[in-house]
Amino acid sequence: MTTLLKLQMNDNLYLKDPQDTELGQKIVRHSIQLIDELGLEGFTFKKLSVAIESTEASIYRYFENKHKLLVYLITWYWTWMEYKIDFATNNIKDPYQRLEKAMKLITEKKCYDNSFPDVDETALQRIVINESEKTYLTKQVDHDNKFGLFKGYKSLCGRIADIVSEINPKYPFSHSLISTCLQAAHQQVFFAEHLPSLTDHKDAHEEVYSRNFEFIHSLVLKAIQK
Amino acid sequence: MTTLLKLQMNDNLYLKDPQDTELGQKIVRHSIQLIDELGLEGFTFKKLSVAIESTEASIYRYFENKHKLLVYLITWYWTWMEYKIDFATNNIKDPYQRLEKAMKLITEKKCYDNSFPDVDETALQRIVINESEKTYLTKQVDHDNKFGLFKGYKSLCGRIADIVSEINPKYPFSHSLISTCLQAAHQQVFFAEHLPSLTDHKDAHEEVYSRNFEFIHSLVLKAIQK
DNA sequence: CTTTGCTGATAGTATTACTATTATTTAGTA
DNA sequence: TACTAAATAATAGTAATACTATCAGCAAAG
Repeated sequence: MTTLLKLQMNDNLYLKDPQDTELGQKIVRHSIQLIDELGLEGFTFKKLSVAIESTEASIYRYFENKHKLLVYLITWYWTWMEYKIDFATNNIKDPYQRLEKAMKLITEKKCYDNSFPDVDETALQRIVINESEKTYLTKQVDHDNKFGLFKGYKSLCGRIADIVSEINPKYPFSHSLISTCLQAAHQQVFFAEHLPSLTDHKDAHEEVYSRNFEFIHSLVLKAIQK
Repeated sequence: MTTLLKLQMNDNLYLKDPQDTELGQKIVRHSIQLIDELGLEGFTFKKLSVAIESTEASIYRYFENKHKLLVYLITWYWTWMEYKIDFATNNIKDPYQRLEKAMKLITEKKCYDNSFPDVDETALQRIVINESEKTYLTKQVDHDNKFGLFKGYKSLCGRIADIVSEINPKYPFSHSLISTCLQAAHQQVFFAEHLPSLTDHKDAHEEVYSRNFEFIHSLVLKAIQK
């Protein structure tokens, strides 16, 4: 038996909290499935409305547009990751161990988390890999940022950067280092599948994730060496 | 007086080589300016046709669609970078020096290159920063890759990874390391401007680029240390 | 028992990303 | 100089997208 949890999200991500109603939960569930399947470009509110057996107008009551819905899903993922890291490093004193744990959680392949029955974390991780950059690579990034839409990602990055600073307070690039690693954590998986000559991880055997952990963990450790 | 050059690009990037005609050159020139100004999402062939005082139909004779045009521009940039690195490291023996030179060229702020009068490299670098990931983060990535659309980027990455292997043949992640750095080279500039808490480089004083060089260069050197 | 809010149903609009057709201009060649 | 071929301009049209607006039915809350 598992505790059901609800992650607290920034209000500006939605017009009406989808976690509060059945329709909202259906929107979340099916949008994850459809974006994973069709890609963000192929995904439309029309198709989603068919999938949830409702109407476009109803979806627009929850999310202003497709972009906000994407940001919502990606933010959910990063908030979930930060929660997992908090949980897992809670009672560990040694910052090296905490850093290792965090890197492991970031790079590992996700599987279904019973605490959140509406979210298929496996599919969501694929969406993060394929679509997450599109949340901020837009002309409205400053506007969105002003409304706190990227707080989840920034908070996670800051959290891990703090561990880095604890290990080596003199290292001047803790935030750059961690944002680079967060990026590499999914980018390398994408490359392994689609553009293999840009990576050294081989797509076969599911060992991409563990090799990627090794790559990123050693990169960080060497970078911050005193 | 400067030598005028023409970079050889993969045929599959265009329907008709824009470098061959005046209209084609206008398309390139104005699309760089417009994508820079409006962002890829706001950019349309309609707007471009107005800018070049021609028609949508004419543009479609050069580029199959907006995505291909973007890939063309981004590929031009990476091909240009590889050419610059070749040129600058041509007669350097020491691989450490060659690596440093390459990293410097990758991270520096670009300015207008007289050899290519049609291309505003400053604007193009901004496009690379903001839009380059969108070239491959699509559902058609495998299809595009089969037609060699990403050869420019892969070739550049391989070239630099070779220098890494020359320095330390035992380092197992040369391609991952370099693709991560190429990414960080523009991502960190984007963060400095728009999401400053994800970086340690401060936007002021134009020193973002030199700090970023330091960050990336030291990251690579430490990673591949024997 | 009434109000409020949510949802569904329906309709409509401007824009986008194309495709197709034909006329006109330009350039190269006999 | 005339002829031919290619490139471009002009125009029109289409299906889909990303919304917005209106209204009616229904359920829960006061």
